[in-house]
Amino acid sequence: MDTAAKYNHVDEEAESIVTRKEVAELAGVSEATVSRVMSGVGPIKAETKQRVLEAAQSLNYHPNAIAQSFARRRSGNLGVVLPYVPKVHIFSTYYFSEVLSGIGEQVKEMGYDMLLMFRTPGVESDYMRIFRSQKVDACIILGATDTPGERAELRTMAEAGLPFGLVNQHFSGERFLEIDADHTEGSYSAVKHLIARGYRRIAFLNGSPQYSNSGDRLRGYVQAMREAGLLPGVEAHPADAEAIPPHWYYEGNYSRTSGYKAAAEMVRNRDRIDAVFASNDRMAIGLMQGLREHGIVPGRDIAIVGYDDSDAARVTDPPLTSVAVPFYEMGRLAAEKVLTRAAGGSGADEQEPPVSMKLDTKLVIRQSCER
Amino acid sequence: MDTAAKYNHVDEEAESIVTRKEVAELAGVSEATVSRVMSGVGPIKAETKQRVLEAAQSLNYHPNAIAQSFARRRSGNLGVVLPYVPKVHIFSTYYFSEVLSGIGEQVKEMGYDMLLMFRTPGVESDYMRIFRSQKVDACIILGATDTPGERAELRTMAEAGLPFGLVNQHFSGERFLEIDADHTEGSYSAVKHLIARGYRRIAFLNGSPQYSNSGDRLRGYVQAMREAGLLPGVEAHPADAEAIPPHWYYEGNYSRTSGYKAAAEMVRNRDRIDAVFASNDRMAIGLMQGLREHGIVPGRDIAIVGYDDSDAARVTDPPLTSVAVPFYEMGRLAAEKVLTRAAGGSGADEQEPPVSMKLDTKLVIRQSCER
DNA sequence: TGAGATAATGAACGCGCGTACATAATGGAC
DNA sequence: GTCCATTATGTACGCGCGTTCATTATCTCA
Repeated sequence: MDTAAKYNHVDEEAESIVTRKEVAELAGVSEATVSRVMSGVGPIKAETKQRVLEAAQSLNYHPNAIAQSFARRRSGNLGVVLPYVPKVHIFSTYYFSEVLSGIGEQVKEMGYDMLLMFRTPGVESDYMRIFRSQKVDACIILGATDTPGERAELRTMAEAGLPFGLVNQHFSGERFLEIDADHTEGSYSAVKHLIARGYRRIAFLNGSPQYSNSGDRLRGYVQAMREAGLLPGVEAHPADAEAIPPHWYYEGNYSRTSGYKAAAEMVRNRDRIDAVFASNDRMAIGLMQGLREHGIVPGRDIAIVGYDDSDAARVTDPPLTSVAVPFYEMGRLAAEKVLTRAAGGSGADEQEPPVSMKLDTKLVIRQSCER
Repeated sequence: MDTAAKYNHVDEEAESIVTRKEVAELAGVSEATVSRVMSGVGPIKAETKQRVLEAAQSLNYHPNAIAQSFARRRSGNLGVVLPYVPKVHIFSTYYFSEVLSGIGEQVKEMGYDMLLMFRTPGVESDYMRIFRSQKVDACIILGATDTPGERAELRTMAEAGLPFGLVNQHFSGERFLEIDADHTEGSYSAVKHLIARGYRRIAFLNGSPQYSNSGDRLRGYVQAMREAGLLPGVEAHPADAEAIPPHWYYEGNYSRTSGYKAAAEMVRNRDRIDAVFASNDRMAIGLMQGLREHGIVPGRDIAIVGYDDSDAARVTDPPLTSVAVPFYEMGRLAAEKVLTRAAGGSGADEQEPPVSMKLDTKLVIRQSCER
């Protein structure tokens, strides 16, 4: 006997969970019929349907989503794995918020919900558990890094045919579902623009190297500089990184603070720099603030180009030339691909292999490099 | 017979779902014992525990989260209801992204996941369904508006004792769990500051009136103006809104565009305005752009104060004086309160009534109102 | 050594739903 | 009116787990 049911009957009245059984009784049909009416499956006499719907309404019946998920072995959730970055308000970064907006849009359109999961810092094998636990039907991983551990784990998942996708990064040599942007091309065009504007002594402020797009941007920068004869050719220094003299290469972690700090270093090489290409707008903005404090006025004394074309680029002083990345669209696309894949059967066979896409970027010219 | 199982046996090897039954067999114990080991319930002999864990590991067993939720009738999810604003990249707005960051932090700490749910535009009775469907144990509602329909629905939920909370808004006369900021005080101090700086002809650019905080800010503005004798006293015009002459009152919808448009209107009353208090930074920024295009330089020709102290306020030209709101903390607090409430039993009885809190804001002075 | 207490395990059931299969009602052709 | 093909509904089971209750192994203290 359920004693809780006895003594809590006040609650029972207020919010007791109505099940299809009660609806069936009230409507004078079987539970199966209620089920069919609610999910619109199979042929139902119009009058029966009507009775059931009325009964459901009058009892305020709503199918238990968990039980449904359980029975049909589909959660109806798209998992989005976010890196756990304590202290950083992750949604407030342009990249994440745009990607999430795109995912959110697509997810809603396809009738799913969006389950956000923050990675646990120390734990390595996190991804597989997400699928094994069945809380999501598919998942999108943001901010994965290219470490041996993560790479191995992703590969395991790919081999198991699990529907997952990566946004804004790619793992060379793997066949993952990746929606990336062409950051090499984007960086190339940014640096080309500076060169076309007459700048020659162009420094590069890159972000954390564990992200694939940092490497991409490095490649674009070096390529443009080499083509202009501003860096030694491939023969001399095959490796891109080594081709850059230290007074032109700086590294931050994509935070504004790191850009601010880079300014102090650049000041020491002031006479060898007349332009900077920064790997994202936040660093560019920090850099501009830092330079200004050293009496170097961005746009006048030094040209700056950012990356991402975030909202902030529009309101800085001077407005920041930047490279627009279709993050929103990338999120949308990733969600679509991965959910389609999830719906198309769990097996890896007779599935087309996951595609890897690279969307175009676009240079947006403003006043930060117009002297 | 399951033909799929026959022909997909490659997948079956790779990702067949391992259940506790198989673990039990391998470990030579009952399913109940496996269950107890996995969830750490009840006394277990160390050796047995060891055997079970090894078996689980070797089979790569992970309890099915959906089944767990189903059995223990708890989803482990905190629902976050977002307004559906097509075209607007909702995560990219400072308010939402900060609140979400705060919720995310707390949710992780308390071992929950975060289920994002976008409201369906036309549908009214959305909230109740969320609970009835059992997909979430508690929920936080963002961007609710004070319409009769929503108010009624929220009241129904409150009466049912459902654990939900509102962030950054309050419904006067109701006893909901609300985590708000003191926007009246924040606005009051912003306008006071302008007055202290010597400005007298202070216009107010408010946001959409269906949000409670729009009303709050209106109140703060009027109060400060009245105290300085810049608006007629309460005797003359009891209602706050009516006390303001039209050339001082403008209304946008919190978007940058609406701020930009307001600039055009203000220009017509140019000679009667020397400062503007805007209800958020986005509008303030749009306003600044618009004014500039009319040859009015913000900070020099006209003083501007924004609201939210978003990242953008730091990088505008001139940097924007603004009112800082602890959105992150509000999100964290709301999640904590609502989850605690959810864990404390489902009944409405013997629960302390939901609290309504108002956190402090803080004026951050920059150069946009220092002539 | 034995009895009672306690620790450890197993057996069995139900959570609410989807659905395969069995069955009953209905319709149409003759 | 009969027979078969649909259509409409009911019956029964299982999804994987938590959990209660019954049972058995182990320990404690006399």
